[in-house]
Amino acid sequence: MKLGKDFFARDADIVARELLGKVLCRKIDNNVLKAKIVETEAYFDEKDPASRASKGENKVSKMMKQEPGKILVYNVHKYKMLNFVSGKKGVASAVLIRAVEPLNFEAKTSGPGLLTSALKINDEFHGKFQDEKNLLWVEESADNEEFEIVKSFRIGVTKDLPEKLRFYIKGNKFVSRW
DNA sequence: CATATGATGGACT
DNA sequence: GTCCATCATATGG
Repeated sequence: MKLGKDFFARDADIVARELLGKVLCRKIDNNVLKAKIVETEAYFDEKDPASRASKGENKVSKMMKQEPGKILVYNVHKYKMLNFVSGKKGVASAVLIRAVEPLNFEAKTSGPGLLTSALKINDEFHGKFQDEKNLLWVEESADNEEFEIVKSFRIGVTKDLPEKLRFYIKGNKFVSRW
């Protein structure tokens, strides 16, 4: 079952935590690649010094104010980042997918740049709803596997808030760092 | 095992 | 030219 707009229409830290264990799906040709989300980070509005929204109006902050459930693809260095817009429309808020665990394919996905490469995610998805075209979406996990959620400070961020806004599944080997 | 550093390219000033 | 929500490699214990 796919996650709807309501799922994303909450605060980024809640969405980030609840995305853990959900299944990210990517349709390529007639194959659907499935991967469990194991690591996320929450990003907020201009109060958040790590967020692009704190640097004024730009491509990213505009998209973060769009409707929840939209896909935000952002380019850092030569890699893409996969985010989902969260919160209410008009408020800058998003969740970064940092790492996934491949369920029915083999790939290195232990990092935000690696997983977008493995799933062939590019600018084509930027600004689309998460299930538009049925090429990329998130659904409930099939199993009810137990896992422990750990909070930590964000990674690779030059300026951070004194809050723990990174969430990951404890002990999962695809988490980029713990 | 750990931490440090250079390559990398798009967006912005 | 500067900044950056990264990665792979190199170095040291």
